[in-house]
Amino acid sequence: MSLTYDSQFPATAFGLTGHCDATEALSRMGLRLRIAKDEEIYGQDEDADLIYRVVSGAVRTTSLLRDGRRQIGEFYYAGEVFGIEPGQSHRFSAEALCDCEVVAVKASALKAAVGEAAFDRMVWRATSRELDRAQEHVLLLGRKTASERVASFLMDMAERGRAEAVVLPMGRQDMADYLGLTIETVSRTLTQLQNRLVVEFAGLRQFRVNDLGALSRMAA
Amino acid sequence: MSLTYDSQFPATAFGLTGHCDATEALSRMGLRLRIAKDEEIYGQDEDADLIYRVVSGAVRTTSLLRDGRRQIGEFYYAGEVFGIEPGQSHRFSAEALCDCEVVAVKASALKAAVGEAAFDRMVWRATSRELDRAQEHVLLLGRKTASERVASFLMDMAERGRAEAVVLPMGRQDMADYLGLTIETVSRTLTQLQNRLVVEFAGLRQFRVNDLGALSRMAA
DNA sequence: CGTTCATTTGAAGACACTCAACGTCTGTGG
DNA sequence: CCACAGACGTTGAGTGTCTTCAAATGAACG
Repeated sequence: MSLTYDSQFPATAFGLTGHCDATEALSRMGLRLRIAKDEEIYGQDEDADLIYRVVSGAVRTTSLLRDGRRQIGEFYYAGEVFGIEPGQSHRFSAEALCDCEVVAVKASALKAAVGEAAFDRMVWRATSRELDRAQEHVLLLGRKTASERVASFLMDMAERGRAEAVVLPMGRQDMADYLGLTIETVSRTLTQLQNRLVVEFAGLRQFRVNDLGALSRMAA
Repeated sequence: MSLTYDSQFPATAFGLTGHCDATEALSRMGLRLRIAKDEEIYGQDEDADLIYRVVSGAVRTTSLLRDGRRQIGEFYYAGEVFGIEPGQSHRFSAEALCDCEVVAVKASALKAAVGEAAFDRMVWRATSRELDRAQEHVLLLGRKTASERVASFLMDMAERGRAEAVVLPMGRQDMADYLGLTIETVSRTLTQLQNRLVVEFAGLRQFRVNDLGALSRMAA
């Protein structure tokens, strides 16, 4: 039996269910979809009439420059809501980071079901977190060095689960596109962190933090 | 008579007033404050009980790393609302970009005055724009080169006013801290853009776009 | 009209990127 | 179960872009 991403972060962990009536209703009412790794959930500029929630696995939102350069906006993990947009259409596209399950429901249907107040609360919560993360991301991309970015990222991942070993649901390329680096720089930085005994990898996608203080200090 | 930032972008331009009852009420009810250049309006981690609107001049929000590296989150111009936070406290600090006037009102007072619905609408509008900009900012910082960043920035500024000449309310250091670059790189890039006749500066803070197509293409 | 601050320019260096080769993991079919 | 293929990740060498440090120039203000 191998440790997978899902076994580590079930949707019910972290108290993410039950906080919000509308979120619960979303999971109950929503259509359950199985999405294969790298399959698109919605595209950039498509109409944003559906609201999604990750049941298992993880999702990324991405934005492309005309010449193909890619930036990942955020990762979404089990229990999290995504796809809510302030505007009419999706500003990013969303794809499955690994094989995963999501539930989707029409915004209008959800609103009708739980009432405007509960619906608005959910939208507000989701948007707030979105903004929070985006602003933190701006600081990371604007002013942190490569090692600081990678360290920050590992800290975030480690904080998500209190587990001994943290499992990364994404590959190196996704990390790079999230951190505004190349895959080679990410790889080299991870190697350094291991050599300095700050973290320890068991396989490509599983690591343990050996020196939380050092990692935290490196995150700047 | 010299062209100043304020004469170019009065608060009533762009239809920014009247769109929203609560925004209008904010300006009517709010305490009018005069803020000197570089003076702090609120600090990072302070309680966010006031909501602000720029009357004249411009404002920046900034975030600092422990060692002093600075990232500017956003610039706010005449007519725009700022200081609304999803959480309890301010995630960034806010300072006057130049001598400016703002109005400030207690969130609770504004809510009582205009009703919850109108208040929520305003909060939602402000937060949406905030998120939009932050996501665009992430793409810029994560994947654009120095010239692309500067070109993007000048495009944004040019789009704000249809005026012949665009006036920048901020200095080079603020541009650099917004774009995730150094002041020297910004300066060199601006010089290049002038040499290629894409833009033309008249003084340090006033420019005209000569070749909008080229500028747009450079913005990536 | 000089002082001060902001911006520009120059030269040298560092950090991250590119290109290329090598290693390792995973899944598939023999 | 092993061999193989293909994808993914690591490592190395060289390059380029942006930064750093330093000096000169230019603008703003009393």
